[in-house]
Amino acid sequence: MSAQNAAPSVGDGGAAALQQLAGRHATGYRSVGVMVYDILKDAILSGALLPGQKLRQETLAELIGVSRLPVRSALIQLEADGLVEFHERRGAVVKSLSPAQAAEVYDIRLLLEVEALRLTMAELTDERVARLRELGKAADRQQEGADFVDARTEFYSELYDAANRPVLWEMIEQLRLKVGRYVLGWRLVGDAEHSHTHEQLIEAVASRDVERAVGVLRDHLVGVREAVLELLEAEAADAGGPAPRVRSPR
Amino acid sequence: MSAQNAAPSVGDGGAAALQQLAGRHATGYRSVGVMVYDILKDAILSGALLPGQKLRQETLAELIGVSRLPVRSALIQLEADGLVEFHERRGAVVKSLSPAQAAEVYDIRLLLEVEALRLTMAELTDERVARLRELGKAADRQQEGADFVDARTEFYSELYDAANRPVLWEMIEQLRLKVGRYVLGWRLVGDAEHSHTHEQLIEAVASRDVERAVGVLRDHLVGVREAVLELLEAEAADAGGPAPRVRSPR
DNA sequence: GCACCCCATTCTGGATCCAGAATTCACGAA
DNA sequence: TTCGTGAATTCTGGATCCAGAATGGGGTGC
Repeated sequence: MSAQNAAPSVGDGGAAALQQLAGRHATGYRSVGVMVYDILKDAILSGALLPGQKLRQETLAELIGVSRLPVRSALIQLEADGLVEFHERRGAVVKSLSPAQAAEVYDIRLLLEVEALRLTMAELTDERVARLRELGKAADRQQEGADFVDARTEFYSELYDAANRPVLWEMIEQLRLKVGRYVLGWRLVGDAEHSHTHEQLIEAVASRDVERAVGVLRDHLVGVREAVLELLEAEAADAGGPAPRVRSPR
Repeated sequence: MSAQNAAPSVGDGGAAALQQLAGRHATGYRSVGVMVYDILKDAILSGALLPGQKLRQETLAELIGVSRLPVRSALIQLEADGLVEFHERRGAVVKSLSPAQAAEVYDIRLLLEVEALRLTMAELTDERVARLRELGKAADRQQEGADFVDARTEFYSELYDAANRPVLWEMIEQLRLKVGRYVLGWRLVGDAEHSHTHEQLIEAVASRDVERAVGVLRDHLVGVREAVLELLEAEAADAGGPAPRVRSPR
């Protein structure tokens, strides 16, 4: 909690929140580069760094307390993840997702996750179901920032891991990352009706009812898709408002 | 170009071929980093750098004629592309694909490309078909190294571009990249029977016959999948031979 | 003779320094 | 008053330098 935490506005660029994240990640890292990567990823997913935000290497380096080099490494990785965007000789900004792109992400996820779920359910064991119940409950407890995304990632990782399709999971994970920041926004404004999705999904899975499980997953994804699109279009509507556009900051 | 082009064996690490590639990419680049990225990508796709090959930054930097820093940037990007693999504090190696992973890639491509093709054919114009004929012919002319992959990438880019699904295309492109190096190997050993795939696909597309086009695409992907798997399993069989393995840690 | 341990070498990862390009601010002219 | 031009500042991208870890070789002990 730094002193100038009073106004986590656009102007401060999420500096205070970023320093907090830096503190939480400070310990036990093999290399500084991956630490910075994790910090920045969390910052974007948690909303501390908003889409369109300019990411000046010098500033980030100072806030985290490292040199510019690992920051550059992390930014390059994040670019590959689709979370930031490089403008040649003009620096990096947090990538924003258009409604159309978000829609695409969910369409593709539908294809891939249904496939993964079917494959998973052919290889499911009782122990895995038990672990899923645990992770599902743990995920429902996590409500803040990047932990929310991480917990759910763990859940789905365990679920789809039964399919033993690492490449498929990698693709799904990439797609989930792209919309991670917006799902968080959806959770904040959304009602709790979707919170039972995990339970429904787990029960369908546990009872080995493939079609029902696929149905729950499909409904869930379609529902989130709608909510995220609504959020994105609302955000696009009041451009110039609290949502910082790609326009000139400074 | 270089004098010691005599023995492009595994021992030389593709140094001569890499220097050639460096020469071809030398001109007109905005930044050194992306140049190095292109060079290394081409080197891996063309087979100048073989899976399992150690990628020492100093050596690569000297061969290309730049400092180690842009090499590092390029390697990080290539890691995100799934073409190289970092071993913490032990450097990078060209990533090798297991038969199972290759099979996965083709399974996912089948899902995504069929979807992309369907979407494309709903939005197809005559001009695009004409351009596809051109690109198809151009692709069939390219037979060497990374150009082979690039030309086909251009073709499929034009094809799926009609669908106007950038994220979907990005995913497909990623998957194609992962198997690019092996497809090349398949082409080298494979017969020419598949060379008519482009024509068949274009004709089906031109006649607006969705199901036939999907059928051609599906057959093509399944066929290539089989061939690549055969190649990979043969390669895995003579491990310890010319193909350097990933070596046990420690 | 073989195996284990220690030391030297090498290479990665990080920090600091430098050059080129872009943005911004200021000044002047229309 | 406003627009255009030019210079200064700032920031990215690249090069060089340094520290720490891993590997390989050599020596020694069993």
